[in-house]
Amino acid sequence: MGLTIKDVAKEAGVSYATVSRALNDHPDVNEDTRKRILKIASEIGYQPNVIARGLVSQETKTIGLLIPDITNPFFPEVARGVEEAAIEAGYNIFLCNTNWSKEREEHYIDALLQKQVDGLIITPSSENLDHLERLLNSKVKTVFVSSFIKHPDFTSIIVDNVTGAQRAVQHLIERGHKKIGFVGAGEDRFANQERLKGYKQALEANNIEIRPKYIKNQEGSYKRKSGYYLMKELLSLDQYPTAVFSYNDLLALGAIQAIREEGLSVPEDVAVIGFDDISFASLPEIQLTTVAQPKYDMGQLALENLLEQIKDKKEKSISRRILLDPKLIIRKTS
Amino acid sequence: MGLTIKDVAKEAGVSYATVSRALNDHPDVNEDTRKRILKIASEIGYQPNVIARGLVSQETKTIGLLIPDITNPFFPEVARGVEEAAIEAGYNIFLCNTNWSKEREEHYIDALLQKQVDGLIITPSSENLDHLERLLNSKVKTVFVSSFIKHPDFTSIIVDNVTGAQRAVQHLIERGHKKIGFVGAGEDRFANQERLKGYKQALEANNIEIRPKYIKNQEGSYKRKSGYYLMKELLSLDQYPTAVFSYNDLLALGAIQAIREEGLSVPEDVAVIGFDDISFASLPEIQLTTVAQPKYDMGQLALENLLEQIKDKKEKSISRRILLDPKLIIRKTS
DNA sequence: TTGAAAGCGCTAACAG
DNA sequence: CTGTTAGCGCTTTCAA
Repeated sequence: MGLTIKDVAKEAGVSYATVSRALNDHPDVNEDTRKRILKIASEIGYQPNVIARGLVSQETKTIGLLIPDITNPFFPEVARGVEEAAIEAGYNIFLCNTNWSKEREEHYIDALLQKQVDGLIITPSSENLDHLERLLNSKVKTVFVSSFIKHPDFTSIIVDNVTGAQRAVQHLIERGHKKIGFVGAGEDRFANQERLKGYKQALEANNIEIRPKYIKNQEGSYKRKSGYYLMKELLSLDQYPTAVFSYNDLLALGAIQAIREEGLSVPEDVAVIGFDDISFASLPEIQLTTVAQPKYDMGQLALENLLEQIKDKKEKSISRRILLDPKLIIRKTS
Repeated sequence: MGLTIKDVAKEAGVSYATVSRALNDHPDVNEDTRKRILKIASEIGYQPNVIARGLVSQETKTIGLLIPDITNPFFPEVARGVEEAAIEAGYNIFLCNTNWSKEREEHYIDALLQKQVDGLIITPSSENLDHLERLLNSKVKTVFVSSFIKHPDFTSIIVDNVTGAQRAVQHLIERGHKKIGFVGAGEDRFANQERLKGYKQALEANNIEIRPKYIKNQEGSYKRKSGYYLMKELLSLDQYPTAVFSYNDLLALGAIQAIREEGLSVPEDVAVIGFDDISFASLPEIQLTTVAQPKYDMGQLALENLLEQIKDKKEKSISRRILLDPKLIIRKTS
């Protein structure tokens, strides 16, 4: 295809090994020849073939980012964080939407391993990691984002879901609410369990009875629609809740729609709190009260941590659990 | 690192060329040995090293996607379109946010060329392509999305911006508006020019005077804030417009905010139309009238077209301009 | 300080 | 049908 190191060598009248040294700032190469080589290389427009280099050095300066769906406004910000940190370190990232599907996840992991990525950042679609055995067996460094894995070899970057939920519910209680619902996502999902735990703890701490009827979960759906339907169910109860804490902002938006459709108003009749603080939660028309996750930082930390592991050539890295602090942002829906 | 073709060969008691053949479904290899090799390969957990393969075959099954900012809700959908088409064809994509910066764009192009991507899909940050000479000189197949390039060697996937704008403005006129403003983005941006052209054509077709005062552009900003400020300027005019057509939905949202802050209401006092139909334009709280772009399809088409070019090993491909039809979606802001 | 040569993992002639 | 060998573009010993 393009020009190779040999073309530069021929032009410069040196062996191609010398060119390689010059290009890689190798110490023992005459300063003059280095300069000459560099000059020639740029003149003829030589660009190194990183693929070939990677074959030798056994690293590709490439990492894979597996997320469920970049269309969900939570993920673009995480991706930005990952990318900014990556560009600084000279890495490129493969974007892989797993579509909340195990098959896709598996497919991508195989593809990325075959492409010799130096590491992986993943938000798995499920807590169950059986389908990822190939990854777990390989020695490819991996960090989990927004999901905690019991596996001893991997580190996770997560927000303190329990605390976040507690703060949200505590706030609702301070506003005088006693009948507080939970609009959740998949029960098997770690974050959902944690947020539910925080919800319960806040109620208990205030001696408010936990009513199972007020807790709704919709398997594997994180979209507005399910918030809508779950809220409809809640509203059909004799004594419907006067406030709900929901798993994420999208669900919260769906809940709000359901509430308004019933002729009720937010927050007067029913208060709503979300989780994530996606960009449009702050729109004047929305003004959603929510628990903010430091999305960008999570991405950045994930990459930095991954890089650390990659540099530490050790076989196994120490599992870490990096807990970030969530922040309650009070707006107009509570 | 991992297992190689040689490990499989040793285990199977054949030469490693035979293994290569078996793995690549080469016709002349005994059916029994193939089966045996495949079995052994999977048993010992062999995964091919695609990097090495690429060195030989001169293709990496990898393409680069350069977009300004995945955080802007227009792009995730395009990216999904690209990715779905890519996964089907066995390609992986490098996500690169250029941050609307020429330097980043240049940086990424170099990095991707060095990583030997088979092709590039790009939404350039500017119509001026001087900084991309390295790309234009290389023979790497490229398709432009959402931006039209005069260069004869490249194909572009774009929505018919002129028609889209005409439809929007025509709709406003039919609603009885005569004083219609334009809230634009960078004047040097192709899409902005086209949408402005459509705006003017619609006014002319209806014998409505084009007033330069009603046309506002904010260099290089596509965010809510600039829509807000531009609208404020428009509202400070003696005879402010009773309707505005804005470059995109984000700008439109900012405009709406400005209008409401002045104590005016939408659409009664001032109607607003956006462009793109980003996901939250349809939220019940927003209900933005807008010109929808087939974002997902654009991404998909871009990749399919790129693949075609890659397959046609020809040096230069015929430049094509694929024009998609925009759709006016009338909601509550007009 | 430089060159020659081996080899990273794989594919593709070329023989046999 | 299978093995041998060269070579993709590069880095890295080992000698000189």
